Amino acid sequence: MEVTFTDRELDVMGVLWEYGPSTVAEVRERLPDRLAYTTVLTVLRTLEEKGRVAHKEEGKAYRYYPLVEREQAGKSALRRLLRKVFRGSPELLLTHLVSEKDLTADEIRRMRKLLDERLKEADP
Amino acid sequence: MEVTFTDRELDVMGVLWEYGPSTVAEVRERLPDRLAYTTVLTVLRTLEEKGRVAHKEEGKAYRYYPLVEREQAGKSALRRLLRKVFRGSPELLLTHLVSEKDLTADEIRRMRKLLDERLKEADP
DNA sequence: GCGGAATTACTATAGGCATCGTAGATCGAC
DNA sequence: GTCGATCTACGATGCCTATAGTAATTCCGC
Repeated sequence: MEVTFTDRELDVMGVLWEYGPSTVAEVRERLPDRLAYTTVLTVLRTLEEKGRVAHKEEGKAYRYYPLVEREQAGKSALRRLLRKVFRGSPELLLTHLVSEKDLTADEIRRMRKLLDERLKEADP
Repeated sequence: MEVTFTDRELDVMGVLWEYGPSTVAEVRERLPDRLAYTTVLTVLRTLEEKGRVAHKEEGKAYRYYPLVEREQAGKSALRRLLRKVFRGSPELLLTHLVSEKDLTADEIRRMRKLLDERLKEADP
């Protein structure tokens, strides 16, 4: 099952992933844009309707927590990007990734190491 | 300038990138879904309005060609994904990319080579 | 020149997204 | 118990997306 989000939903999920279960007010504070309180609430409610988050009561307020992990969202988004833009070629994608500005040599080295490890696993 | 596309627009752009300049009928044939002729036309017209494609007359029909290269779209989408889902960490993204099931050892080797070359460039 | 097939132009509709206001419920302080 | 602040519920709006129908135009074959 593909797990996708709209732009604003992704902002909200980002807060939950980063800071953990949060109330509406907390999410609102941590969002990049200054939205009305009810706007944030509405987004959370539609996310709940879609089964992406749930809430527990806490005093008179709700505390929302994610039902979808960042990993799942990441995999879904990546798959979609790979299929729709990069013709299903992970190499092509990587090419663009490393051509992005300021990747430090260190980062690249760590990424290479990551591939090495993966090779050893698959190819004993 | 960020270059983004809706789902259906991306399908259409994919055809133009893959097969080159095409008429409406050609795009329609090559799309994954069976859409009405006028639906495809509408998508192309809105893409043109947004400055993503242009057309030349050819007989009584129009031949549409992309004004945006796959590379630009790829970079934009990748940037967005990186920022919104992977906390700006290319390593985290790569981790997910390689954890996708169907990567062959060969592909991984080629990807590693790619990083090697990049390292040599940056770090003589 | 005319009829039919293909094409474009225009319009429309249903649904989703982003945003927010108002009304009503609830809790804590006094 | 009442008041004010905070919270949720509900509804509404404007815009965008996806899809397609109908009308008007154009070209080609006869």
